[in-house]
Parts: sequence; structure tokens; C-alpha cells
Amino acid sequence: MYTRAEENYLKCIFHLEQEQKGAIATNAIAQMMNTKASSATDMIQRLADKELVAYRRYKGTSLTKEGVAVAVAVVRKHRLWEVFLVEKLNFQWDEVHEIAEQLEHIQSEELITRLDKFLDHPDYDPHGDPIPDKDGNIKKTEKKVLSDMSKNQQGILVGVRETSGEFLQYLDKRKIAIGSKIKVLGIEFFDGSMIIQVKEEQFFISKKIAENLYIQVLHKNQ
Amino acid sequence: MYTRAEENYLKCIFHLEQEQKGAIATNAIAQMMNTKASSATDMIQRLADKELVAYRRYKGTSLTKEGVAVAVAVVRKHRLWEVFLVEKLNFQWDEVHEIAEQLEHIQSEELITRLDKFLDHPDYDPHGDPIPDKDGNIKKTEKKVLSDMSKNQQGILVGVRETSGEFLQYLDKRKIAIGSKIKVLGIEFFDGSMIIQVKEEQFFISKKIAENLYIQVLHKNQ
DNA sequence: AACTTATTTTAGTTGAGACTAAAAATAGAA
DNA sequence: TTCTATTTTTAGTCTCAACTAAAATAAGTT
Ligand SMILES: [Mn+2]
Ligand SMILES: [Mn+2]
Ligand SMILES: [Mn+2]
Ligand SMILES: [Mn+2]
Repeated sequence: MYTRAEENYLKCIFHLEQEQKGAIATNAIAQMMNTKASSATDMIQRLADKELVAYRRYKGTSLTKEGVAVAVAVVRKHRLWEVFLVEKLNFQWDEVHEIAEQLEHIQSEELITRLDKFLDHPDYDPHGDPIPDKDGNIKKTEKKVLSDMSKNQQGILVGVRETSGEFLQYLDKRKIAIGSKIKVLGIEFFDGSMIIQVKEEQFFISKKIAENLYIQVLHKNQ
Repeated sequence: MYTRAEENYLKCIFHLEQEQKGAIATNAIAQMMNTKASSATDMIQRLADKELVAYRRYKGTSLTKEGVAVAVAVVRKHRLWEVFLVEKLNFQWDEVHEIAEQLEHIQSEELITRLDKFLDHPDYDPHGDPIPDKDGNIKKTEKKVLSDMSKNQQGILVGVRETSGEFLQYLDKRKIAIGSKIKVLGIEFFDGSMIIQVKEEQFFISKKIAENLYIQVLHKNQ
């Protein structure tokens, strides 16, 4: 078994590897972990001793096979608990992350197996992120960020990048949710802002918002 | 917020206070916590600094009002989670304690409020122990241990003292469960063993078993 | 009361995981 | 290439929660 801190660092490195290719900088890890670079170095070295990461000083860090396995297991637990909180306890999707940050560290294979079954083997969490299966396989949907779409394209909102309460509440207020059909009506080239259509309503959204919405593009006949 | 270790010590002291009156000996705490007396002293002194316990060196420890409140909140969480594990995830009653030991430390008022509602505000956990309400009130039933009952008395099994897997499986094997009606058919004065009747069947049980079964005594007409 | 034993506390270490400050390495600019 | 700014690592310190060994206190026995 690994400690809570070890699990959190592994998960952090895993998420960073999803976004960038190549070794992860110590500073990036420290920043995401809300800690100092020296603390990150410290932990990275411990993880390297345990062969959970490959680490070359000054060069960066990457997860080993075992490191990935541990990280994915934690992500699986996190997302399953988020589903539980929303589906069974009726939390809003912006309220569950902090609690799942705690629940993801509960150690019991059997618990997760049964929770997964109780939830009817969900494929996605409330934010549209895929839930790894028991063997660590992650169903990856080819999605693009809304800001990369062009005029008149349309698609389904399948996920969000940001998960802060403020952002999710911003979406709620506009009734934009996972599964919403979104059409790009116009793009302002100067600042990347957009006019989009969701159901009957049209919204102006900044580039910053558009960069945090994952869309599965629909083609003509869909 | 208190640390996991602090919560565990407070809960431990709480349970000891339920069984004995007066200040709790350091050794008793150390023993229940599976640690050394010196470690217990250390933590007790920290708890005393935070005014969670009243402590007089060499004399013993007792919980303050605040200490009781923290302990009861942890017990509430522990028992609610046990109900969840048994009622919703279909665990056996002997499998849930270890997992609940972890879940009881999850920090979220809202989570417990919603879990309680989801479970339909249960009064007792799977082992027959009362679940404190949100304000810390514990419904105490006057129960006695089976070994204190006399011949021909009968009652309902309302709780177990031991919660080890071996003991609970022993009961399962004999189909003795919370709610079972038990009648004392005979007592052997030499060793305190008993012959009891449960439904249609009769069992011989040792004094040790009888001391770990809590019974609500039924009178003549019940 | 004095001696012996059991309990409890103190003193000193350890490891995990954080921190600050200083040193070392790397990358970018001149 | 050499200087400078940035990144990263090392060294040393801190707190929490455990440990062992030794000292202090309490309890029990003769
Ligand atoms: Mn989350
Ligand atoms: Mn999520
Ligand atoms: Mn329990
Ligand atoms: Mn219980």
C-alpha cells in the first residue's frame, strides 16, 4: 500500500502526462500539488526509490508501469465516488471533487468492486471524464476543446477541463451541461471569443471559457 | 479539524468510558490502540493541550465535553457507513468494520447529512449499536449481556460486544442474528455455559460467547 | 515501613512530509 | 561563449506520531 501523499503525487504526475508529452518538470508537479519545488523533489526521489517513477535529476519525471497502475486506480476510485455522490446522494457536480479527493484514498478492492456494481458500471463521471475499468483501461473518446472548433460546426459537450466550483456554476447558470448540443455561430478572431447556440439560447463566451469545454464533434447528418 | 490519530484516540477513550466509570488508565488506551503506553501518553498530552481530554498524570484521562462531541461524531460516521456497506453494497456484517474505520475519517458535514438521509435515518448499525443523531444524542436501550440472564428468561438479540470476523461468522453459522429471539433453557453453574433456544434449534454456548451477546429482555406476555 | 512489582511518564530517536535558504545546474540572451 | 535568469536540488529545520530505554510514581506484599 502507498501513502496518501504518494498516491496524490502519482495522480498529479499522471494528469500532467495526459496533457504534455515527455518528462514532467519538478516545478509543474510542485505547482499542481500546491507545494514547494523542494518538497516535490523530495517526494519524487522517494517515488523513484520505489520504482514508481523514472527520474533523472534536472531532466524530469515520468511514471513507470507500476506508477501508472497506482495512479489509474486512484483516478478510478475518485471518479466512481463522484458518480456516487451525484447519482445517489444528489450532490451538484461542482460539490463533489473535494470529497472525492478524500474518498479516493480508501483502501479496499472489494469496496470499489461493489461500488462500481451498485452504480451500474458507469463509463463516465459527472464531469464527463472516463472511468478506468478494474484493469486500468481508459476508454478514450476523441474530443476537442470548443475553442478549436470552427464556425457552424456543432457537437456534444462531453467534458470540462476546469472543475472549479465557479466554472461549473457558470455553466449551470446557463443550463450548459454534459450532453448539451452546442453549435458555433461565430468566432471573433481578435480575442477568440465565440457566439454559441445551446438549445434555444445563444451565448457569448470568452476564449477562456471555450478552452475549458470538451466537445465531441458531430458531422453533417447527426 | 482533528487528525486521524486524534480522532482514533478520542473514539477509543469514548468506548472505554462506556464500559468503565472513572478516569481511563493510560495502559487501557495503549492496549486498545495497539500501541505503547509511551505513545499513548504522548497523544493524551497533546489532546489535553487542545482541551479534548482532562488528564492528570498517573491518575488517568477522561473526555471533555468537546472531546465527547468529536468522538461521537466519529462514531456516528462509522456506524452510518457500516449501514451503507451492508444495506447498499451487500457486504456481510463481519466485513464492514475495517472499511468503516477508514470512512469514519472523511471530513464533510454535508456528506454525512446526505448519507443519513439516503439510508433513511437508521437508528442502529448492522451490529445493533445505536447511531448517534446529528446533535450527538445516543438512544440507549437497556440491554444486558446474555450471560447475566437466568433460566427460562427470553429476549431479543440487540447487539454484539465482540465484532471480530470469527465471532460474527460463528453466529452466522448458527443463524443467530440481530433480532433473533433467544431463550435460556439451562445454565451450567460450574463454567457459566448455557443451552439456548433460537427459533427451532437449541445450542450449547460457552460463557465467553454469552458474554458477547447483548439481549433486550422480554417479559412474560411478549 | 520497606521492598517489590506494575504502571506511567520522560528523554531521546526515527521517518514521513512539509518548510526555508543556499548551492548547483540548465537555458536563454547578449 | 559568457553572463544572467530560471529551475532544480541539497542541506538543515520543523511537526506529528510512532518507537525504546530509563526514570518516576503508585500499588501490593511481607
Ligand atoms: Mn474530481
Ligand atoms: Mn471528475
Ligand atoms: Mn465497526
Ligand atoms: Mn458496528
